[in-house]
Amino acid sequence: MKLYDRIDASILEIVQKNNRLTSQVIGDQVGLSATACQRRLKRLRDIGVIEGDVSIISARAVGRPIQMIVLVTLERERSDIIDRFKRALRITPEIVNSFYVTGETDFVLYVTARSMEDYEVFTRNFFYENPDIRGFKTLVVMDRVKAGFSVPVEVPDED
Amino acid sequence: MKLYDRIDASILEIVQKNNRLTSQVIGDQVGLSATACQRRLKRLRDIGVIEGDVSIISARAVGRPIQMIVLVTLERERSDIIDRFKRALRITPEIVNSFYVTGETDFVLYVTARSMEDYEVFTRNFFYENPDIRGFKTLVVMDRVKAGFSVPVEVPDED
DNA sequence: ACTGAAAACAATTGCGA
DNA sequence: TCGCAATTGTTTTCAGT
Repeated sequence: MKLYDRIDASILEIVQKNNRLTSQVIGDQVGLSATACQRRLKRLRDIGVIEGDVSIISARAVGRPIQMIVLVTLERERSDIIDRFKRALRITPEIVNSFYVTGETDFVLYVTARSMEDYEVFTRNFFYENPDIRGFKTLVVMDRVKAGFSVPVEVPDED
Repeated sequence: MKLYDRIDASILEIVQKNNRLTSQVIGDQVGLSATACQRRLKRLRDIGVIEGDVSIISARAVGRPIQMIVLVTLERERSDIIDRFKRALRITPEIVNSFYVTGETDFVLYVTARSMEDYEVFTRNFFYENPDIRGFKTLVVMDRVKAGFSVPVEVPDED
């Protein structure tokens, strides 16, 4: 049960950089007709290899020029505390993305803000008010080196 | 010079979750004709409020189930060292996303791997071989709490 | 499983308001 | 800036290989 073949891998490489190309253009690049190419794309979406299709919005253009990575340590690693914290993350719009991790830290958050003052208000409300949080460290993002979210697509052997 | 208005903000909220909806459907949701809606989308793309349009690929489906966040400290914060490191990041496919930050750490990397063994090979090649790197810490991702990359879109006042 | 033609559908452009 | 109508272009379906 293989999810995709060599040609699908090429298609995935293309659409994870730009999903608005026509099937015609993608087909030309991978040596397929527009029709065949489109069928494959549909299939990749149906089986979940392609999880979603989104526009990337410029945080700066949209009034949130400040970005931070925050490393959070919880008071105790108890599953109810972790679950409660996850719920809080989900409903907080400033937190764009977040990861539960093992290591020195429990959670890594990617946070955007209108300004440093706003971020300080946010930290006061979100971190200091929360008794489950032992501590946190803020890393201010100066530059994003890789723009995309592209994953290197494994090219499978043909069977 | 305002980049976008209230209606554009609604459109942005929609397309950053799903950019394959037709202008008709988006238009219905924001109270606009398909034509008007599409003109706005084109404009938002032209002026860079929408930075790009991509498919999100499942790292798991594509043979890279292991994800790590790596905190890297460089030997010295010299701009030539930083630039050289940024170049290395860009050409390394395992590194999906990376940030240059201020704080205890210089860089935060988001890395995917086929397996832990692969990741160890990668660290040996990438980190230990690089004399510019003072140290690094690996945080293994157990769970991604927020799936998307959605930024909360500021709704501007009308002038 | 692919191609190619035709039908259905969506995006773009021109125009009047 | 909008909506409508006409045009252009894209996607989907279907028959044939």
